[in-house]
Amino acid sequence: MAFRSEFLTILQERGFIHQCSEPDDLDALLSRGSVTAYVGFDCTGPSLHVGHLLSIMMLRWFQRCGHRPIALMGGGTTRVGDPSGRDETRQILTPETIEANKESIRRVFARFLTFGEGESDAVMVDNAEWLLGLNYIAFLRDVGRHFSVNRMLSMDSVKLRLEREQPLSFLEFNYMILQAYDFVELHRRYGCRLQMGGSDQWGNIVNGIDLGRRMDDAQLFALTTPLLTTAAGTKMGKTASGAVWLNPDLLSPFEYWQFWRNTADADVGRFLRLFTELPMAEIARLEALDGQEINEAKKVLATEATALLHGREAAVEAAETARRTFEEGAAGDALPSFEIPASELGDLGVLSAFVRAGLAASNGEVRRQLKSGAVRVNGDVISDERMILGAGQVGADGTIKLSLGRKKHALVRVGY
RNA sequence: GGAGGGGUGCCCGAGUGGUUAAAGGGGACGGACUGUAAAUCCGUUGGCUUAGCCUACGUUGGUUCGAAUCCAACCCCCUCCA
Repeated sequence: MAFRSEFLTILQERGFIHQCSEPDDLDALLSRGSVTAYVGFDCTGPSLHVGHLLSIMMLRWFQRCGHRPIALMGGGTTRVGDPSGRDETRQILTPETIEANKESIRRVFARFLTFGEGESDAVMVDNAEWLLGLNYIAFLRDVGRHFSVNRMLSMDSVKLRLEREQPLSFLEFNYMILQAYDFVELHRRYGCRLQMGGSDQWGNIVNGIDLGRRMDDAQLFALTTPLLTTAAGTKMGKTASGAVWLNPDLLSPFEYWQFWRNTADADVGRFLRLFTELPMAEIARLEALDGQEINEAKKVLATEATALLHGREAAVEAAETARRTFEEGAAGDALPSFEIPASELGDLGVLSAFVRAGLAASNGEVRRQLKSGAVRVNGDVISDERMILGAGQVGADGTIKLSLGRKKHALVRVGY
């Protein structure tokens, strides 16, 4: 369908929309003037990851279209744990961990949104604010009576667990009620009309819409993004070392750049639309590149996506490091590295060097990789696991380059 | 509270006294081929000071020359009953 509002038009042409409740009404609302919308982020980890990026990009577009985005931190709901899409009970996190995660997560939003007091300035709130102080009986009477257990049992998040005979605690069972209540609370406090999120949040969001109608006679809206999978059908967002974190202390800009650079051919166009702000015409040109030429498009994707998160300068540096490392066979400054004092030269074995560089988890792993010819120092394949790194290996720039396989590289920096 | 079923390596899952660091599959990693892609083929997949040693099949004890496999207690999960 064709939308009139700028926001929905952009989201649609870029492929953000999976499901949308009452799209005509929402379109009309968005065309009429400034609207407030929110996305909730749970504080289950020390950083958000690429899986959250779709939602963050939506908030960014929302703001760019003149609306007011709310980033809701789940300081309260994380204490309960969202069972959506999970086969197993979430580990119960301590309030201290949740607080620490929240502080660590919130910084990333400043990269994507403009916060402040103005009309379309972004707002960050924490649902701990209204959830922690709830009175149980009062809440049950005011909110709980609007929920039918019969219907709750039919929600995917619950049904999935029951069908697979996996445990679902009463604690988790309450999650959807709390999230529904969040929506109502944000409507009351900020006039928030729209909640966005991943497709797994559809049920939770719709519960909020129903609750809003029942409690406040309000018309609220839901909009979800598709679940991101790679062309190969796997869930997106893994690197060799784990999740693709957004926080730079967990994943360096270079590694982030590399993640995007390694996108499968078939995903390039889709990712350019979702994760960059390049004009559609430019994207169309890039994704039409054939064969080997599509690597140019991947570099653009990597640099643009990295620039959004880490800034243009870090993105360009990452691109340059990749160019030097992969196209010249040399090494770039932004490679992962660790430092040793010069006195340690002649003492450091290959095995432990690779472990310290984070290229392998254990000496045993390096040994195995060594046998398959994957271990190289300064580009030369190593076959002796007893090899010691000495002054002879240190290049003119005071570094030794370690490589595991074709793609993983790190530097040992020798201090003096 | 009662009855029955179950808890194995990153995940799924076989194994019911010894040749089991534990079949098979998935995933992951590496190699070949390439374009830092996909597909395909091959290999690897507990740790260490590696001809050896240590740790591991929910937990703790026990039987035994020897246990993931037998026994006891405990913890957790599922199903049905009350």
